[in-house]
Amino acid sequence: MPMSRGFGPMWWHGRFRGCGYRVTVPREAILDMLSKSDKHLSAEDIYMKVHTRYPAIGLTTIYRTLDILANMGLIFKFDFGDGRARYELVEGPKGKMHHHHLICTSCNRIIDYTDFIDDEVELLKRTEKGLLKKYNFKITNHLIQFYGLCEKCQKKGGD
Amino acid sequence: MPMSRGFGPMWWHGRFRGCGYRVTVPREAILDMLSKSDKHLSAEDIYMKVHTRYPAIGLTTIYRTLDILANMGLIFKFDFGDGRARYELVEGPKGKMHHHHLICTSCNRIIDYTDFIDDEVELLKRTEKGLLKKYNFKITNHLIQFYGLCEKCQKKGGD
DNA sequence: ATTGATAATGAAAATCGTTTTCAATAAGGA
DNA sequence: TCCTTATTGAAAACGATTTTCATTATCAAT
Repeated sequence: MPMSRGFGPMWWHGRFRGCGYRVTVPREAILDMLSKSDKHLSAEDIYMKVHTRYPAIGLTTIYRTLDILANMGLIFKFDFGDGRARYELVEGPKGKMHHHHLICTSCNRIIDYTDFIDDEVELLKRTEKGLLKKYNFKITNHLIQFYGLCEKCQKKGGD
Repeated sequence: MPMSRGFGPMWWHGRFRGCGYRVTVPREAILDMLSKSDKHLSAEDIYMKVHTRYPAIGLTTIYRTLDILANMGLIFKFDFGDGRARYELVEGPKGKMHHHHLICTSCNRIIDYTDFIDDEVELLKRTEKGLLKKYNFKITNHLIQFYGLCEKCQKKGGD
């Protein structure tokens, strides 16, 4: 009941049942939290946020649930090179913008950007088609990340 | 002496000294091994290969050396999502082809490809210039990876 | 060549994110 | 409501990587 925010009647329930998964309090709590909160959260970030409202939910369940959600395609799992995985909702019913990440190699700050996506989509389409033909590799997903120095770290003299 | 392969008088010595690093047997052994052997090796892969010729070199030194080499820009460190980092030489004096990876999410096989790099380079150039202007983010590196199913795993019925 | 300051090394222990184990609990079809 | 079984949480296990620290090796100065 504290979960719903009125944008659809628990639209993910169907997905769960369809995959043979049960709908449980921890799963609802985690999905609800992800849909409301910041992006690129680590498992522990998520654990702490969920924990404030549901102290009974353990870190193990967070990991297990994130794994399921990633396999179902509801969330993305990222590695930004700092030793812990990061997660973000693929898109809510509202539809979040497709985006990529700029990763500062000095301070680990993450900047989302949504620019140049059109050009990129075109390139990717061509690439995916070509790779399918040449290697018979069926692409389901891609990752594009840029590494470098953010404004602050450039001034500080870099890493 | 068993290190040299005649393609340049230990060209990396200069880079080392320039960074204040000493040239040591383990470092030469590791670089030499990387220049001769397959790509996307894990730290343990490298350890075992180096170990056959230099049993005294420990795994700790492998990690430390790989870290230095990555910071110097001599090698790339990749994460393919299987829990261990992979490393490959950026390019030897012979010049290796710029390439990207297709990662099979079912069997973890890695396929290198060098196709469509021209189109990609053009897109990246534009993107980098635009991101620099908009976010004042100085890009030093990028990562592009495709995930999907290789030929074999498609036939097996996927993951 | 010898020396000396100190960077680099290896073994073992520590770290830390993530997984596994297992007994207890809860979801949801009957 | 009952019953099967998926799900859970706590603790232990795991595994890649890092740290510690005493020893060794590099190399600039002699």
